[in-house]
Amino acid sequence: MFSIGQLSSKTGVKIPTIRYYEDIGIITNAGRSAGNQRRYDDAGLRRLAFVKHARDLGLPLDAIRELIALDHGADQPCEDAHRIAADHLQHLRNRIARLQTLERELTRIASVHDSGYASDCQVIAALADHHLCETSH
Amino acid sequence: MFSIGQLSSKTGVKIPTIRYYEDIGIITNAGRSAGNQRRYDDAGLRRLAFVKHARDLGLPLDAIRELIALDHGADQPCEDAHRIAADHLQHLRNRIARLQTLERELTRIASVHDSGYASDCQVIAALADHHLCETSH
DNA sequence: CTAATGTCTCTAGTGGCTAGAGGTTCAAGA
DNA sequence: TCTTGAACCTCTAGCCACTAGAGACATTAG
Repeated sequence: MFSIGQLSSKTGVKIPTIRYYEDIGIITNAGRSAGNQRRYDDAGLRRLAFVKHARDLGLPLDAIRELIALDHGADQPCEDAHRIAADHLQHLRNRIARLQTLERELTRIASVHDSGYASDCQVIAALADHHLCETSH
Repeated sequence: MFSIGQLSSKTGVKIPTIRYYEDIGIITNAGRSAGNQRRYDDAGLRRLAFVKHARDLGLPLDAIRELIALDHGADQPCEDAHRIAADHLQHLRNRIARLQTLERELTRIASVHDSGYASDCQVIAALADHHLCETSH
């Protein structure tokens, strides 16, 4: 049995975040000490570690909730888990692609400055005017 | 002179968002009709278009606020604007790199399913256990 | 037993909007 | 001129995933 602080340092999840997860039902309500402080065991640790890892991978809490529910008895847990992971992967790839477009655009905008223009601020002008963009976004 | 709805369709910024921008001082308070409805001119349009474009590029509103202030009289507006753009570009590149790490990891996790394992759910196991990861994140 | 540290609950704030309620104004057609 | 219906107004509350802070109580090392 360990305290919330110990759980926090074992998992790397901050204390207020652990309490928040309990509030919204992502982790189960912890047992309490005689003085009303939360006490955790290995099962609590494993569950929080699962949540942490999934969050680090960028999964939203709702998806994590689903995965936890699957783990506790669904017909095709693995099918569904795979679907959730694949969905998230798709989101991730879209986001990366979009960010790369912006990166190219912003690189171009930022480089105007270095290329010797002096009169007006080309950086601000480029930010102001979408028509100066080479790609759509 | 045009209404908020017209401004919205010209710029692609939704009406509640325009009002929100006015609230927080990103755009200046609009003039009003006799019946208290907002009325805009070309200057208002240009300013909102600037904000929109910068938001599309992912700049946070605070950075946009700074850029607007620069445009209205700083000593070295272009230097500062360039710094803001370059900072943002750095953020963007970090985020892309991080997302790419996650993408690789998640691809690996999702592919376990396809590779013929059947007994336990390897997808859930991989999500649960950080030690199964090949890279740190 | 004391002092320091840890933990408790509760409220409110973050960014960047979005949704909805309930009321007012505008512009076009009869 | 009147009426209708769309557009507009303000205000409050909600979204996600936390984070910060206040003021009080619990635990633990010495």
